[in-house]
Amino acid sequence: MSTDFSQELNAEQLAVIRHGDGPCVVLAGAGSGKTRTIVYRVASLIDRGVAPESILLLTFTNKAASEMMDRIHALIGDSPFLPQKGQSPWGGTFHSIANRILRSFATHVGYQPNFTILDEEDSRDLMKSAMRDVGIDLTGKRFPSPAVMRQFASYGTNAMIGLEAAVQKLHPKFEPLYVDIARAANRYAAKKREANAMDFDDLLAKFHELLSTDAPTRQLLQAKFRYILVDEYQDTNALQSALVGLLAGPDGNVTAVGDDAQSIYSFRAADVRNILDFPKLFPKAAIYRLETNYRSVPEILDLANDVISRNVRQFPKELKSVLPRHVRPAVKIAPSANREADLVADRIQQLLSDGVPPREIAVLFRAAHHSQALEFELMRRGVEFDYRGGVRFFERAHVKDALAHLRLAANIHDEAAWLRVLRLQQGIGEATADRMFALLSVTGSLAHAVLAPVEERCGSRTARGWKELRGALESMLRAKGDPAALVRAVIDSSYSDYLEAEYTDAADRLEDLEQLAVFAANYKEVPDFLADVTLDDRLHRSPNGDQRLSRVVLSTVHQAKGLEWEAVFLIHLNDGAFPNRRAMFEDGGLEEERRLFYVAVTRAKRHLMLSYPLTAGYDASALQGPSIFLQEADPNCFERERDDDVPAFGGFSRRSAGGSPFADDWGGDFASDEPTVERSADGEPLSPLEAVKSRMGKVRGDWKKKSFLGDV
DNA sequence: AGAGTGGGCCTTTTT
DNA sequence: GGCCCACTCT
Repeated sequence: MSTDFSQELNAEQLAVIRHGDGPCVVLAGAGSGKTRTIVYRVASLIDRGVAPESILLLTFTNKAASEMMDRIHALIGDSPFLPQKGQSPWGGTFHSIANRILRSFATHVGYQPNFTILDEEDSRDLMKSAMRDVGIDLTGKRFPSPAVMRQFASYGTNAMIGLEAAVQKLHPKFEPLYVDIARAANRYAAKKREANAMDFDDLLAKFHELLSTDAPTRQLLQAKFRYILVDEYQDTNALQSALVGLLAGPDGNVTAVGDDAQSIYSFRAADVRNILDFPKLFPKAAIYRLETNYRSVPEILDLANDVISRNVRQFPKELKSVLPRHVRPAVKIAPSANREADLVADRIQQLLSDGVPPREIAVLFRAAHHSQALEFELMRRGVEFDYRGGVRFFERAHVKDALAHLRLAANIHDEAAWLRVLRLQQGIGEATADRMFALLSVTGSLAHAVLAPVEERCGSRTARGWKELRGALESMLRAKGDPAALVRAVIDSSYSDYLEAEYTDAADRLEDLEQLAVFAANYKEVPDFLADVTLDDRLHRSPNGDQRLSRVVLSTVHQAKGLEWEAVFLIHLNDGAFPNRRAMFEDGGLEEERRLFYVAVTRAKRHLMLSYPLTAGYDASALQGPSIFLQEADPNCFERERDDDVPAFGGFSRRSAGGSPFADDWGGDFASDEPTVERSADGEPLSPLEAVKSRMGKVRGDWKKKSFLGDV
């Protein structure tokens, strides 16, 4: 090895970088430089002469994948061993890598290379239609809904336990219905094959099928990917773990990095045992540990250690900080969600004026809708932010409508796309759409479909709808498969009339479609474009890779995993919200929620503020208690601003909530200065709501441009 | 068979 | 406070 990394890394990390060939597992605590270690290991491999494109990096979320690839490019871009243009490690989520490979080998598993990818909504729709096919009464309440059916199928696939065991594990009460459940699931699978469409699970399952049944291809891919590195290994499920095993071979050069305390995806069949039993899959695996935390000040780690110590099912460990002491995390109680938003916004603006860069500030929450009040408040104040969570750009109804049109151009058999497009027309409902799909899909291509004798077989209202759609399809044919031209064809079709008739904000929606067209111009092939938008919503790819957004971040805790900020706000820490009430009923649910809380706390480097409102949710009159995680934590972990300011979490119980004087118990200092729900809009004649709305249009529009188009 | 309207229901997390 | 579903009318 010619480059010395010992200046940049500690001894624990260096050992991983210097690990030669063969499997190894790295058990790494939060903030111990996990990603850094992976990034440097990749650089070191390239330094040793390993061809970059024979390195495969697998991660769990898009966020983590792009973060890691950015850092790798920044690092190897600086090294004298700059790879040739076009030579870059392969990196991405399991799903996106599976997609890339299956595009080349689709025919080996009974698919065409132009297969479409169904997102969860498409999958549910298709499942619903499969259930109808096999005669299940969808109006009855006794049968699992399409969403629950999808959950069964998905869990069975990802945990590799099959459908029946999944039903038993997730909802034993549906076991008596298993015969019908299986019939519907089989019909669903058949429909996907007929439609040349894969759902998210198929991407992994078909990839697995390819590797396990097709020995020559397996050997080819094993030879191609000489080095495999997997981040967040604690979140892999059985199927993903099996994929790693097949791709690497028994003596493969696999580096698996993870932390059992941060396993937060068990709802997706993630299993901590995968990392703990890694040496069983790879008997020769070396084991390394990273235990020094470089990220957070000791006060934050005190809280983190205190939190996680309450979990029973874990490998006890204690994070040790190397940083000097600073201040303890603060806890704030607000009378309402609006006042909590106010408080957080105040503090954010204070940090900004103290010179903390916006990109070093994040607000985290358990569920996407918890950030609503804060979003409005930040918009009102003109603080720009990057929002992560909630409805994604490519999941918005009108964007999906436009994409469904493009799917027809790529794959005429795509049933879900046909049904979506057909039902947009006046005079075409569920039943007619089913019949028309049967007629259209057999034509074999869009060019033939527009010639199909549809009018002869339907009533005049339906015929009018079809004529309009046919006009749109014909102009799409003139786009000759160019993604951007196809989007424009949809915009110029009667679809915009539909938007204008249907929505008050049609102009905004058309603007979204314009942006979609601009973005589509980056692609030559429709299937590539569609796969990317389905698998990765952010798509802020920039040529330099390091132009990250300089904005305050609002994010769910799940999406924040692997990231870090100078200042972190953890909001809406209410009983029932975090830990999530429903998660508490699941097996191991409380411990998983606690790990999630631990992940949230350990994102912060220097400042951590935890807060919750006394009222929240749709019933603003119902009082909410603090999260049990606040109640159970050692009060000495928190900063006290005044002596009487220490929240008496320990003394709070849900049972006493009904009759106790809350403001005196734990809301005293804020309860008195609560204005009414309405606020005055800085002297403007607009009503507060109007003021916020007009502002929202501006900020939202601006945000969309930057966050999904990036700097292209 | 489609479209429109009133009532009941929640709200996890991601690919 | 909003969404989805079931029911009813055309």
